[in-house]
Amino acid sequence: MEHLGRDFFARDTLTVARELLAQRLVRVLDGERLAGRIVEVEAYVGEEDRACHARSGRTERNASMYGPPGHAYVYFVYGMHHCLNVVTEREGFPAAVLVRALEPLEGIEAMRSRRWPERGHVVSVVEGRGGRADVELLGGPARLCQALGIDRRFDGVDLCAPGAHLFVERAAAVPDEAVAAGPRVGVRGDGAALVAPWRFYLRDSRYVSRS
DNA sequence: GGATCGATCGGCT
DNA sequence: GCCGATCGATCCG
Repeated sequence: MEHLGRDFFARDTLTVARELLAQRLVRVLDGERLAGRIVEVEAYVGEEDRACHARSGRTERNASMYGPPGHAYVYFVYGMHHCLNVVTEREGFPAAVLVRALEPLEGIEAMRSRRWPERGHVVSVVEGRGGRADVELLGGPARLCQALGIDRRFDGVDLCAPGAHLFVERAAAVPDEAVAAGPRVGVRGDGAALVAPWRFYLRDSRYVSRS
């Protein structure tokens, strides 16, 4: 399978976000492939975007967003969660796409045991039986990072490098009718960028983090 | 199903 | 000090 290369990411962030939908995010962990289909993303674009981490300029934390496209920007929030972004546009311009949800495809048992070390092996969608539903496995930016073993060590890592342990594989594109857009999750305020429909998701996927 | 709240800590106003 | 691109538990209806 073809890995998405630098040219894919070195474009307008909204375009990259839209086109990342349906592509396959792959993490190689302990020699095993963990993978999911990207079903939900959000674009964060430049210092003028008041929801973007670069809104107050460059800092040590957001430095990766100012770096070259095709690299990861991984940050730590709420004292316990990590979130994964893919850096876009040209070096020097801070922009990225947040990966918000995946449909589980490969390495599901390994991902389950990372998310639920106690009873992760119990596969059940029935409430009260100790099992967890697959929609909870990768449905959320922090959830998918936990399942894939992604933390700050991946901040700044090149997803386009040969032998990368985290990358995106090309899959068949989806038609525009399959894509929905709306305001970004957790973004509040009345600025133009704050209400912009920069969240993209597959309309019919049951794996998006919120319907 | 929806609202609310606690956890937990790094970053920056 | 304050708050966050979140999650999961709990309470209510």
